Amino acid sequence: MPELPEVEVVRRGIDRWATERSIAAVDVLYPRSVRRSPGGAGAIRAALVGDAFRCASRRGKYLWLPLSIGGDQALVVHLGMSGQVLMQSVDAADEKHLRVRVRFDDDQREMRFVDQRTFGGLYIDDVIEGVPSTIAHIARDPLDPQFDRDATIRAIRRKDTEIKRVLLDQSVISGIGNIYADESLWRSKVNGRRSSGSLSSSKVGEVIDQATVVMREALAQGGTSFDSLYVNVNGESGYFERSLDAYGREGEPCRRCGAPIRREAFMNRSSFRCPRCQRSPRTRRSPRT
DNA sequence: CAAGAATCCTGCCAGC
DNA sequence: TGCTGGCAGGATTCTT
Repeated sequence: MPELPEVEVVRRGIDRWATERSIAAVDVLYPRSVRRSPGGAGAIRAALVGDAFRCASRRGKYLWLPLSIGGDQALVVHLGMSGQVLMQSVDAADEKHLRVRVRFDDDQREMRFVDQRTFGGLYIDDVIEGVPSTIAHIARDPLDPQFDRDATIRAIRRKDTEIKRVLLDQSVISGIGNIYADESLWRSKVNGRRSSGSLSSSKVGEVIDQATVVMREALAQGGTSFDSLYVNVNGESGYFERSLDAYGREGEPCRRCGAPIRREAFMNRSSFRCPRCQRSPRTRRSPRT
């Protein structure tokens, strides 16, 4: 489940291993994986072959690879739920869920997009003012140097809904998914069902800061494994088993107070929280009369 | 216009 | 043993 840290590890891998190399061929093995690309597989091939990726950029969970010659276009990569980018030897057997292959003229390692659940995909997009047009609505993420913390606090508090929903709203703050949302709420001792407008500015700031810290920590660990395992540019940060305090810990003791972590249904998925450190809101927002 | 629900997708696993 | 239903969830699309 790639969120910002995992996607950033992938970005670094692509930036290091797949840029400034002339593209020889593009094989789309599964059309659904390029469904967002205008013109489909043929258009992707036409845009990429003979060109090269200049670098790898990221905003939130989106990656894009600007082209060297077709300078106002980029290949956008979204990993979805299960997407991976692998740098593999051209001789390596196809992965079971290999969707797209990019070969280079130098015949060195090829770039492969592997995706079991096919929520992710690749597509060509126009870059406008430095950002692909389809991700212009995605807010800056907390690791972006131009991230505006105060403006984000205001945007969060303006929303009339539960704080966890807002954390997952990529148009307000990007990069956070279900796992890091639960982790930052646990760290800041906020129940995700609290209404965002009812939280003080400083409390919202604390949630943002904890989200930033937890994602930085995950990235630090993922980045380490990336250096030695560059072949596996796969978004596995190795962070999960060791360091999560809330997510996936149903019934296990809270590391702060010992109360058993509780799991609840939320937005068609699961939320994990400490029932003592993250008390339920006293008053539920009353429905409009 | 905004909030929230429905939707897509496949492997895995618990339960029968 | 083999089937079935539930579960995992990011982001778009649809509905209210």
